[in-house]
Amino acid sequence: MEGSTMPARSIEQVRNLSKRRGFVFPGSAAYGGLGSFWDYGPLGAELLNNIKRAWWRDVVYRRDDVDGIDAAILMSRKVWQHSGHEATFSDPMVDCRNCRSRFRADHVASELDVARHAYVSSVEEMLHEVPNAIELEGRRLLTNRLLTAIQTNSIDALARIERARQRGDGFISVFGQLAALDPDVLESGRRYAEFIQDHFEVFRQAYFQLGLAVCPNCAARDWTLPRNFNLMFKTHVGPVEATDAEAELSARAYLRPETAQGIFMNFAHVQRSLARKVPFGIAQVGKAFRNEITPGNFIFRTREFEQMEIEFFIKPPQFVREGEKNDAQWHDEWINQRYEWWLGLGVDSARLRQREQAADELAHYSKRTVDLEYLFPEFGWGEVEGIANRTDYDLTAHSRDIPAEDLARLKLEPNTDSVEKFDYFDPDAKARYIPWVIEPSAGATRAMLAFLCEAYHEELTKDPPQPEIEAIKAEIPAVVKNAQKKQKDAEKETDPAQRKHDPAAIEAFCTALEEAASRLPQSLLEIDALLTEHPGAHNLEPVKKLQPKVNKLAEDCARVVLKLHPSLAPIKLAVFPLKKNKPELVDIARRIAQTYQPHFRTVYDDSAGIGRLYRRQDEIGTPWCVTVDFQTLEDNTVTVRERDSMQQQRINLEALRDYFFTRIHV
RNA sequence: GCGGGUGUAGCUCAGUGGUAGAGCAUCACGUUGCCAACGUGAUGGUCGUGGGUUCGAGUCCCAUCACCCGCUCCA
Repeated sequence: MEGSTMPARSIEQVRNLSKRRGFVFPGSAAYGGLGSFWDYGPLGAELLNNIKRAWWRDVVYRRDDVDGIDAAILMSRKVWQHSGHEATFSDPMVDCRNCRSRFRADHVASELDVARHAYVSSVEEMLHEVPNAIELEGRRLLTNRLLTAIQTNSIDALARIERARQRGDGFISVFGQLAALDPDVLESGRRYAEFIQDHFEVFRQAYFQLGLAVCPNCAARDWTLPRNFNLMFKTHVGPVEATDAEAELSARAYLRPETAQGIFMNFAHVQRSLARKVPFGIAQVGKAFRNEITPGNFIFRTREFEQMEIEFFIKPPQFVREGEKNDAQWHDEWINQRYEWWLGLGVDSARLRQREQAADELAHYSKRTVDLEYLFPEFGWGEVEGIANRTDYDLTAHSRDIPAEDLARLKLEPNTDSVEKFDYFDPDAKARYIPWVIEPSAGATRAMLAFLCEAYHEELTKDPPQPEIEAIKAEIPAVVKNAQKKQKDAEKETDPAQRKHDPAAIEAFCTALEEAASRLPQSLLEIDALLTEHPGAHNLEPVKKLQPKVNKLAEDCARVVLKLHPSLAPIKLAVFPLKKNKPELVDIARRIAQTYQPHFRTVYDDSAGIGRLYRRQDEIGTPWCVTVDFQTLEDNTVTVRERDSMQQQRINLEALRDYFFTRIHV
């Protein structure tokens, strides 16, 4: 069935398959889960390992100028102070949703603004309304709610109360409740000031949430909440929890938000212990942790994830001689090598692009960064790797005794904590310098999602029965007619906000449906997808009738297959007996499986009919299946069935070894 | 956090106040000569959680929790 294959249309499909077949499970599921943490099951662990191994082979083994390390996840707090991670994002920031500018919250709204607003607009007005408006009991009830809201920092509750106030439910006000609680507060401006000070964060959040602040850039009032951008996970070193702030600070540690700093810490160790000469690189694979504000999209963005990073140390531009690569050239080389890696593992170039980061999105340490982006289903292009030119920023930041002009150039403060200077004596240049660094940094877990999406296909495996296809063809004009009627209805409505249906969406639906119908039966899966997933399609009466029929037929005639590159496939080989109740076949099949188990992941299965066994392996991306049948008993050959083409060929048991070892690279 | 949606068997879901169901999956036995076969039987759910209304709640009300989808997060 040429042209009858469909790639993944949604992350949901991939997520379901992952859960069903043991790639990825929700973490802490027995306790209702924990926001966006995932466990990798038997197949997921294999796949992830294979991805990391493929990466390691490509960047460490294949080259002669890169070595690997495995640094500790917990590092001195000083590391994160001097790398900039602790300070950079620790201020409360707000974003204007309208013009997308970001500001420090205290630049947009001074403490005075917030306090004044709280005082003027709420207090003064409310003072007059409260005493008369509330009965004592209601007052107490609301007061308790307010106090709870403040104690738990519940902006939502405060905002609701404030909105109610604005609607004119006069007595339900933030300060009305306060007033009800404590008459003294009403009478004492000083107590007010103290109260606002004590709960300043809550007020500030409400201030932005309620749109009281005006964007300096575009004058809009549509803000995100002020957020403390410290995205590092805090923990403490030592078995005893600190009791006071000072002890907390001295014991505090962070789970690393990136693996890169562990490499920088080991620059000199690796250079000296292996007597490496610049240029050389250090690679590392490991977990990293970020308290993301918005995790989501399955394993695309999670708070615990895995990185594959290289820091490649090179000569600073001023020491580069004629004929040597400069930083820009090294950067390009790495961009190309990394791009090719993804393509080599089966990612289609139509879905992988290099994207130049704009000047205003570059990180503070970066001279130039190119992202590799994969075109995910549903949410579109998403970064899977970033290749940055980090200059000499990092090694300088962790070094003592840096000249003032370098500090100024890199906008760094002198480092009085470090006992090290991460410089390097270059015997060729006969000079001592701090190397520059090119950093290719990929997400291993994110790569897994990309590879799964890329590999996921549904395809027709047999011709659907002709009568059923004819029946579907016959019903499609009715669907189109009905849809067009809705489209006309929608177009009559001049106010777009009042429209029940989107005319453009309906038109697109009809066009796609008619086009696909002309290609039946090949297009059966496309029609199924259109009827099932096109926005609004399920509202059409004829679709309600037709969709279940199409869906059933599609499922009967299709398979799900993961077309994973053999190097990535969790299981390389599955061995079956054609009949499980014939001991002579079972014995041979088991023996074949045992032969290859030590070399690459091989499984034996006889728990279903042969067709189902093939389907199961298709679904998890096993590239080859071997079936032992009665002919095996006669001539020592088995059937080798290839996943993507479903072609099979008979191969002698003696030749099997060569067949696999030339095709599988573990 | 806001808005929208969803929570019933391992999975997909049905069940609009009256004895918790179907299909798939799983397991056992039998059958089965290559692409999701069949028969018989079995396992499996305090209907997310806690209250309330009711003679009676999966169903109605309130609360709560979790997850999913949209609002810049940079692997």
